[in-house]
Amino acid sequence: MNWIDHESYLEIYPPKEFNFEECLIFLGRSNQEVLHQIKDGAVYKLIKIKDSLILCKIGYINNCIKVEFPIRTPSILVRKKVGEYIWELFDLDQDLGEFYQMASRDKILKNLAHKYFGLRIMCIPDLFEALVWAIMGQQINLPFAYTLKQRFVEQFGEFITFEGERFWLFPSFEKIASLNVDDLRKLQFTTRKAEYIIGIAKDMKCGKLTKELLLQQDYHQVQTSLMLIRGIGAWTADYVMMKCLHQTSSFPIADVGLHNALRNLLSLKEKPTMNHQLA
DNA sequence: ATCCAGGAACTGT
DNA sequence: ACAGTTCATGGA
Repeated sequence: MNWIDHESYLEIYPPKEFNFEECLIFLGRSNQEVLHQIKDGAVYKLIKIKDSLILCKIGYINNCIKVEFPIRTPSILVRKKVGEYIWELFDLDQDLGEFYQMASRDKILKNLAHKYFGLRIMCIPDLFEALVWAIMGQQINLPFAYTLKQRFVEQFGEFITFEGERFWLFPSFEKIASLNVDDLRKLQFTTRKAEYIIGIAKDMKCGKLTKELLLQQDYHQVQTSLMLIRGIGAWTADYVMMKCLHQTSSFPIADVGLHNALRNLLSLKEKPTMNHQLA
């Protein structure tokens, strides 16, 4: 992690393959997002560090990420945690040099890599959030997935108010572990999804499932341990490894969004199938 | 109305 | 192992 603490703000120095604007476009893709807001070229996000709620304004000035604290400046220890969180949020440990070398030789990726240079995977550092968000998104359209997330967060999450706006935190697994299926059915979760999510919350509450344990495992071990959990199939396991566990081998190949992207890119009449051969 | 959506579990062979 | 069915609801 490459950063400087200026007490009232942080400066984080990203690697050279980084484009804040492209990342911001991704973060702003849905106007139903409740876990961050974008204003004046900066991301406003509420973070919880050891029971304290920290509102962060994440901007970009002079080739570095500038993190400010609109409400109050936290202690040095908390600032360090905030810096680590944001480093992880933008996936800045990843060295993309090799990827871009590979992409420049790839017929399909070449133009994309150039067009979106510096866009990184926007991570979901909280394992519970990553798992729940993936499960919410199973087999439904994205706008409805965001609707479910909004209801879930506003029903069970914490918030603070700043300048008349609410900034929300994703609900904790402790809280969700104590719910029953009907609590989530009221928000129009299916019975299955409600069971999956509460089950995962309970696994995390009893310490059976933690990010630390998963981070010690390699790609196949993580995939196996995640898929043992009810509600997690190959797609969800790969999605979570990609968005939360920084597993560069993960690739949700069955993802409908990827299929549609390929169809658009290659001007195919139909979506490519899993065994589609690219000419 | 009909089909699909950032799938997964369940059932039957 | 593998294919077919069910879950459930919003959006186009």
